[in-house]
Amino acid sequence: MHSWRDAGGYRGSRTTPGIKLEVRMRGKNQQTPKPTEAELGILNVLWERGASTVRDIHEAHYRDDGTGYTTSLKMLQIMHAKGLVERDDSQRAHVYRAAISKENNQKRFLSDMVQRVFDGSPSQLVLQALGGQPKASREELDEIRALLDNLESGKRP
Amino acid sequence: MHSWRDAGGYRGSRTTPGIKLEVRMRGKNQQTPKPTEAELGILNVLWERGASTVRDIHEAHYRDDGTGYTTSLKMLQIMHAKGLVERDDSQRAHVYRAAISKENNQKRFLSDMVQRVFDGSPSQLVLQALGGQPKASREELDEIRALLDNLESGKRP
DNA sequence: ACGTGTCAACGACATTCCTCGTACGTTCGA
DNA sequence: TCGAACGTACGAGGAATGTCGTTGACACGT
Repeated sequence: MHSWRDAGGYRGSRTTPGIKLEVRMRGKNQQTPKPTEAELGILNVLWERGASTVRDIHEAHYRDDGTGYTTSLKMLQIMHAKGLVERDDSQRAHVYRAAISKENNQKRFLSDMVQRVFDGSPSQLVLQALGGQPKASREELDEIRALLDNLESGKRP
Repeated sequence: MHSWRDAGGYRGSRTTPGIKLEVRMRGKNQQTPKPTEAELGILNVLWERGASTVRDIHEAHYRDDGTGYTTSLKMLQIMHAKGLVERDDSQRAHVYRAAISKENNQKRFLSDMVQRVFDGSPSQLVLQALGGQPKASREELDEIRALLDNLESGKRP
């Protein structure tokens, strides 16, 4: 049995380019790296469809782009090396699934953006988001209001 | 007189790598490209300090990093070519200023993230943001609530 | 048994991003 | 006046990303 194993050889990201870090990620104290654009696209497929083969992912996501199958395969392999996905290679067609939750990923991106674009102020982000283009519906506004109430009342644990 | 001019030679971004686009950006109908990480850092300095020389920006932002001065200079030159900053070269030490507003940039990043990470649902983003780590203060919550009221009452003028 | 199709695994390559070294001009003070 | 300090311009180059071609293994139907 060797299903859903995890790869190991990843050299780190480009956040501090010049410094040849030999840091091995996934060393039990390191977070999984932030997904890139293309990786995010694949993760979205995985979160929506659940565990899938490379073929499935390719059909679902690169339908019209004209992107080759080997590109999808390579992406999945890289993501596996980074720890972004896990793999069941017990069958000939390997089956991949997301190794990180959608919610965690959202939190990750959110805090990153709050830090770099909104001076570390999440409420500033909320204000901007509520005034943005895809208008929130009445129900969604109510939901937000409810969360606001919860936050204020349950202030102290 | 030739102050605050705009450069012109930028070939486009890496969203569709294989296709050798020869698109000239900044052609009156094209948006300015999304700033990269390092560019965002510099823009933050510009938004905070206002128009500044390369030296000022370098001192303010790359204080301890050990990053060289020419790196800062090159970044500014690239950003100028992209149209992210404007330049006054009437003096020996060129003076740069942001060519895009902080708010617009926030909107840009926000809508990008809503699209790729939150399935196009801004309220989902807001919910996640309000539950996030840097807790919003009482005043900020009230401010958000006020905006919510405004959104519901005065629909669209 | 054999050909056809599918699949994983590389390696190679173009592009972008960020970094720096070098060259060369200007300015200013000793 | 002359050299040190400062400024821009430019190209090189390493790293990360995303793309694809090729290769070899495997399965399956006829």
